[in-house]
Amino acid sequence: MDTLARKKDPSAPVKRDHIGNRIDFSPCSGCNIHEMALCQALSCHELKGLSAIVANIEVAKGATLINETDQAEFLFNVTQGSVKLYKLMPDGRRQITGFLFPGDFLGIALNDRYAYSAEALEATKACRFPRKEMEGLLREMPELEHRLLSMVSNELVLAQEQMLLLGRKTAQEKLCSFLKGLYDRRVKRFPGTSSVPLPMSRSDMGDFLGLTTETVSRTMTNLKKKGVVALPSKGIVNVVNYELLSDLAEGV
Amino acid sequence: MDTLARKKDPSAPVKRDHIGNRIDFSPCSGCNIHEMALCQALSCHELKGLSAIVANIEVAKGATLINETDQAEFLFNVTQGSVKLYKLMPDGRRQITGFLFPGDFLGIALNDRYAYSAEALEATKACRFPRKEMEGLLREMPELEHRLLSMVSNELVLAQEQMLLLGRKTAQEKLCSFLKGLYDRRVKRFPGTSSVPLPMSRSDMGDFLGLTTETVSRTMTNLKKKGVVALPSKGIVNVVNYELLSDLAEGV
DNA sequence: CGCACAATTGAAAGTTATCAAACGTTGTGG
DNA sequence: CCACAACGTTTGATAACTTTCAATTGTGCG
Repeated sequence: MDTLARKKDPSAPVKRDHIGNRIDFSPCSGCNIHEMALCQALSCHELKGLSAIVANIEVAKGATLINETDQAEFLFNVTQGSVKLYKLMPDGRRQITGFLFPGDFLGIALNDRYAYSAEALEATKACRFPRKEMEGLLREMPELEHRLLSMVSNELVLAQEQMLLLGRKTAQEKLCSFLKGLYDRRVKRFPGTSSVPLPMSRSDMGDFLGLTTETVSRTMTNLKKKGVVALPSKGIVNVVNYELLSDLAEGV
Repeated sequence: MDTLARKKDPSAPVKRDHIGNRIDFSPCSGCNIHEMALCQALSCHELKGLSAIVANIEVAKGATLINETDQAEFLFNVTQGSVKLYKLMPDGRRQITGFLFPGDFLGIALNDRYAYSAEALEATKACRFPRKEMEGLLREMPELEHRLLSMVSNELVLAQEQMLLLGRKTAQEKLCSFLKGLYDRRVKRFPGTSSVPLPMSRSDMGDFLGLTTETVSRTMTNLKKKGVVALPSKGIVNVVNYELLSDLAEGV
């Protein structure tokens, strides 16, 4: 149950931002992912301050949340769905720098410009904070800044692991590391599952792992043959042999 | 002029840490890189608090500052020299995740364990802060935490750029991006120079760029032939054609 | 001066990319 | 409800960039 579902008046006008995403301004008190989000560290009172500046937005599949070159106006916290972050080269080559799921935030900027673009992989919801007003709140709420630091540090550690993957791992190791990562995250939130949603395309996976679509596809087929994973239906992976998956991920 | 040079009594006992690095406990007031360091944002009074917990350490070329698996006891701020950060795979493959110069910090941890190893590329000096006591100071000095957040965010942006490099650029583009990055940094600190020190080995460069030593060497030779750079002596690059270097870095 | 190590250069091999085609899936419209 | 178009995925054959293996040259240090 998310904040949007608590709207009482269905006739309330639907607001949209400049690129057509739905926006709702409502409090955070019913947030489904509060304990994993930016606001996790806040007291009730502080939460009220934060919810005064937050907007809940809905983003359709394939819609853009932010654009690499844009002025960095907002910080986002994904509450539902999934998002891909990516950078583009002049000739169109693309590197996906991360896939985001509920609890993750986006909107890191350098010199008030976003460092990457972001696009929804599926119907997605997010909290949106204006960076400017956020700055003020950060000064009032050291806990919030502390939490943000811890989240960014975490991101940095993941980024460094991804560098190892991109620079030194083989195609098979890359795929296994990727699937293991998705699986571990999934199990953390929903213990006991072996089934993992795969909301991104093969091409997205390739652009995340520094491979082509074809190599991703071929390698997935191999992993299937080896009994590491199964693909019961499009957009779902089952981890059949986690032990093996982990070993292959590290090249053991 | 660094803090160590202000020691008045040469007969004072030299302290060393568990792996033999020299340690000196002295205040920060004469710091040569204060404006680019962690403590940049602090007032005189706050600086005093920080300098109470800081130690100045000297690390010999090739010596280890931190070990990936170690308990994360300290945060460091490089004041002189240079450092490489790296991660290792079980079979010895290595990914260098960053080269650090005066002003840069290291010591990011996940679950109180360092996320990477760090080794001095040359004779290096650094401020060392105990993380534990730092935590307390962070609570007292929101400015310090703010500064830390800004530095970590900056690191994250660089890491994402490096992912693009590792995942999508050719050997030549990688080398050019790397040299351009070093050059830009150098010029920022010492305007008007075209000469850039290269304290790392070809093998280090390879492990940073996801290439082998041989490919780095070959590509450097090509860039020399093309008149992009010159190698007047070991450990020095001259940027001859910056425009071209920039274009080649982006694959234009 | 000579040894040890780093860097360069060469030839051959290999992993992954590129080009191409077939196959599946999804969604739309007749 | 089916047909078909559009798009994503898989599979195949070939090519290319980078790696690997090997030898030579260069540099720093005892």
